[in-house]
Amino acid sequence: MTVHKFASEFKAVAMPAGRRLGLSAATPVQQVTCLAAGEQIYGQGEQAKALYEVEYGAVRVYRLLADGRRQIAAFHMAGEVFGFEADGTHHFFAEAIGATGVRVMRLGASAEISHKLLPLALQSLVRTQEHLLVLGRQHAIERVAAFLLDMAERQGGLAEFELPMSRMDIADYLGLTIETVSRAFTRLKEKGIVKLPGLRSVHIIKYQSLDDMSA
Amino acid sequence: MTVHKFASEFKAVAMPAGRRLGLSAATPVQQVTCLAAGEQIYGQGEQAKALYEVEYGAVRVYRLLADGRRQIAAFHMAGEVFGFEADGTHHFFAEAIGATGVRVMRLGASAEISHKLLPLALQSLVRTQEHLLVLGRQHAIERVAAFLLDMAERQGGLAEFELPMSRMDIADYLGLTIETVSRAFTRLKEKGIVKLPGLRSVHIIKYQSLDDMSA
DNA sequence: CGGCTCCTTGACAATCGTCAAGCCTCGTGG
DNA sequence: CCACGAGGCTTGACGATTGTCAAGGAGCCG
Repeated sequence: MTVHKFASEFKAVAMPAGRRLGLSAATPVQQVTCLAAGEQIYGQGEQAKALYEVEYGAVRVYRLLADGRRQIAAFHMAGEVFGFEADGTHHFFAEAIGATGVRVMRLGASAEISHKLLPLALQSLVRTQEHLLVLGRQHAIERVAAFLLDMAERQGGLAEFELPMSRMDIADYLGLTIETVSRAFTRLKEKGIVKLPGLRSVHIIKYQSLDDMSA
Repeated sequence: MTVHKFASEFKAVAMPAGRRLGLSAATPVQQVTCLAAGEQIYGQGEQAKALYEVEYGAVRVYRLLADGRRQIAAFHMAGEVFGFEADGTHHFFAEAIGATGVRVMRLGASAEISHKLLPLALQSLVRTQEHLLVLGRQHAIERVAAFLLDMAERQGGLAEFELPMSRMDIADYLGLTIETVSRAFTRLKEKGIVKLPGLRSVHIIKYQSLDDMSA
């Protein structure tokens, strides 16, 4: 398996200094931060001090094995909340994929708002469990089909949309290589199930066929 | 891929009728239920009315694809809580693996105790994310190594322990076939990393080697 | 226009799945 | 208590999907 190196320098999140205080207020402090492509939001081993809501753009959450293999556990799109951790420590890396805006929600007394967080955490859990099924029991083309359906749904349900991430991100999300992902795209195109007007743009032609493949 | 059929008849959980009322009390109603091997706890599509804590034995939580492929999302051992759902509907099946005792916790006004549930839900999330890494980026022998370490840890950290589940359960948990799981066990045995005194008993000899393989 | 990165395609190799046979273990019943 | 039978486990041979290596093409930015 090819080993890649990823930008792992932690770039401190630019944030006006004067507004980072008052951390333990009953209402969590909310602070929007703008990130460039590849900028890290948090890293494995860091203390988890906040939750994050994507304002625009997209985020990848991943882990690395010692030899450089990478698994992206989740992509997060506009409106989604991520950064949940069980023991106060991040076990994953989170990075902006492209230019991305993130609302940082610092948690003071988290117990007070846990009834708001539980549904969000559960949604993450369900998504991750669905993803497990894909990684454990689906073939390459089925994984890509499921991925495209998921992306279409999370971008408003339109048949035509842009992928925010590269083929390598998709590969590391689906547990495949970029070559296999590329071949799956080509096969879906050849079958007339999708059109690929640009490298990152997808047009779903036969929604039903995609759905049949992924299930 | 071989297609299996699984006992999917729903056997109602035996429970004294008189104690199923008072669902919305501030303290959740707790009720221990004993299940035989293979008995279903809940099924996909059912309404989620409770959480479950394993008293003894073990539980498998899984999903089926249309063609019968099965992915076990999680095993739950004594002390663990499962049954979290995001939208009030179960998206998975849960079954007792062997003879198993389960504490049923009916949730009334869940908001009141969500601060107790959030950490449990987050633990499930972290476990599931770890599992993702295994399924997405590890080879068969690495998956089995990681599985054995996980089982050892969750049974008290002893070097010698019993597996509650069959090879097929392990295969469906790790996204492999029973043959591949069996071969991985054999290779670990040949390398002197583990001993297998019985079909379901494991003795870890070289803990460090297992750890190196799984990471 | 040049250079770069990302993507695609092809040939080949490796891991894993499939099919098949045989063994072991355990539970049942004589 | 032993024999038998059924299910689960192991092993082998072979094939298929996917990974690896390599080269070439397309799009993008300076």
